[in-house]
Amino acid sequence: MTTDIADTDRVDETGDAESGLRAGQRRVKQRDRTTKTRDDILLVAREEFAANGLSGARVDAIAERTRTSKRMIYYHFSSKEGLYLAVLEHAYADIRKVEAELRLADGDPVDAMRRLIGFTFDYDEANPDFIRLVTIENIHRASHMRQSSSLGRLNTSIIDTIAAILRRGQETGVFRREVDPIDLHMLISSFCFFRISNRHTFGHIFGRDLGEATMRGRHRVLLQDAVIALLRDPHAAGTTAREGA
Amino acid sequence: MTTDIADTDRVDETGDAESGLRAGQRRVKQRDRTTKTRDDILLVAREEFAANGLSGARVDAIAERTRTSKRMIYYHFSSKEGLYLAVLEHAYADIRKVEAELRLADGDPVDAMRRLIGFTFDYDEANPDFIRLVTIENIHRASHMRQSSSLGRLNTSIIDTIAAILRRGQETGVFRREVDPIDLHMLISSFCFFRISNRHTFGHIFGRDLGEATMRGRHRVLLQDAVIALLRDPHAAGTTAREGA
DNA sequence: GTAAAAGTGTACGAACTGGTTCGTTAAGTC
DNA sequence: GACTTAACGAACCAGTTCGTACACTTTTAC
Repeated sequence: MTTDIADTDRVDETGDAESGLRAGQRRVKQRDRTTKTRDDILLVAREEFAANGLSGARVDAIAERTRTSKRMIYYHFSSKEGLYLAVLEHAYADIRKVEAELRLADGDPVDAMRRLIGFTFDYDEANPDFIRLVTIENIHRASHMRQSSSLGRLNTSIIDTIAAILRRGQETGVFRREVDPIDLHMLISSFCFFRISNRHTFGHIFGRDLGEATMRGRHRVLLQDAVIALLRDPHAAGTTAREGA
Repeated sequence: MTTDIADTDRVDETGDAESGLRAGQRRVKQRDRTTKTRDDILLVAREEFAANGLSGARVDAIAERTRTSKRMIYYHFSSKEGLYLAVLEHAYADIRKVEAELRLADGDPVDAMRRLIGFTFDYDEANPDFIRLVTIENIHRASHMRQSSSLGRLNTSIIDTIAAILRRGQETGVFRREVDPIDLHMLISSFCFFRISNRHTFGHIFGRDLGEATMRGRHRVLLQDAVIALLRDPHAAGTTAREGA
């Protein structure tokens, strides 16, 4: 069920030398058309799944909004779950690509860390559908994700970036605290993610519109400051006070 | 559709003086039985909804695991959504109750803040079903919550607690930074919530079992330290570095 | 040119699911 | 004891949903 995604630009791989150029061109054209059909379905499906969840999504509804028919969905993706998985893989492939393009190797470590946090914050803000898909997959205990080969654990580029910044900060002496990079990534992600994922309940209960621009800016800085303060903190880990509870 | 929850112990309210004692006792007994039936359904329903979401949950499945029948579900809760809403109200009522019981008025502000964070952390850890329900309600854009009168915005007891601790810390001089209490609550909640809600995807991608005890302890302290560091931070808000991105 | 393979549309069906109908039992009231 | 009302059970119904059978066209391969 591993669907090859995001290979729109990869034009040729099966040796075309044997056949004539014309045939090759035609083949490419056909392939492009197929890819377009698939991408079209994928795009609509992402919206539908993000909006309604796996069981809430309707295959007929997806088909209707597509330029093709339900038959094609099953032709290309075999089943509703197959389609869902393809959507999920697609979404993760995107964020991985963007994360890998982050270039924060040089410059002030504090500044680099702020930028990294800002990036995560902005990405989540700009991609609520991704947030929802991840949320939905968690409802299903990541069971589909586990079935996927493309969603293995090759996702560590952002962790490497964080680790590099931390190392540099420690060498410079600005970061006096040692923190596990994955833990830190979680601290950052959780806040960015939560703002989007829990926007509705949190907003309702506390009477706030988390989409508002001023709040967005304030929260962005808040997270940046919190992380930087943590990393700078002269107080050693957890030794400040013994907790009674 | 406002279902009276958590009134198991409230025994009498409709004037019983007119009827005999025996009749009254019998009535109470009957009421108790009804309450038990409702609570039984509610308990099973919470698990089912938490496990499968609103559309994923099956009314028949709930009925089967209950000591009563599907007929009773519709008798007591009118509809699937009615039941779902009752479950949600029940869950929120619980956390509100527990939050209201927090007594952190006196003692060292730093210590109080650590305890408060520890409390939130532990609550989320102990109540994954609550986390899942909130997640699910967010998938639905809090549309059910909005229909509920009992889920209005009277939920601020924890915010008051946070505000009180902050004030005291500022008076003492340990907290040099002014932070909006709701923002701070969000910062704390997000991390605690994320650890549970995104346990599966995050765990899979980074190859970590977030349920592990050592990690739990480490994360608990990490969050506490981060918040304290933020509040202590001598650097003024967001003035540390101008961000290019 | 022709055979195989890939792609596509329509219509349909089997299974499921939320919700109801009808009838029964038990409890409370006079 | 007659009557009213709440609590309950089993079977059932109508609408929906995923998935497919069948028939057809287009593309590719040689």
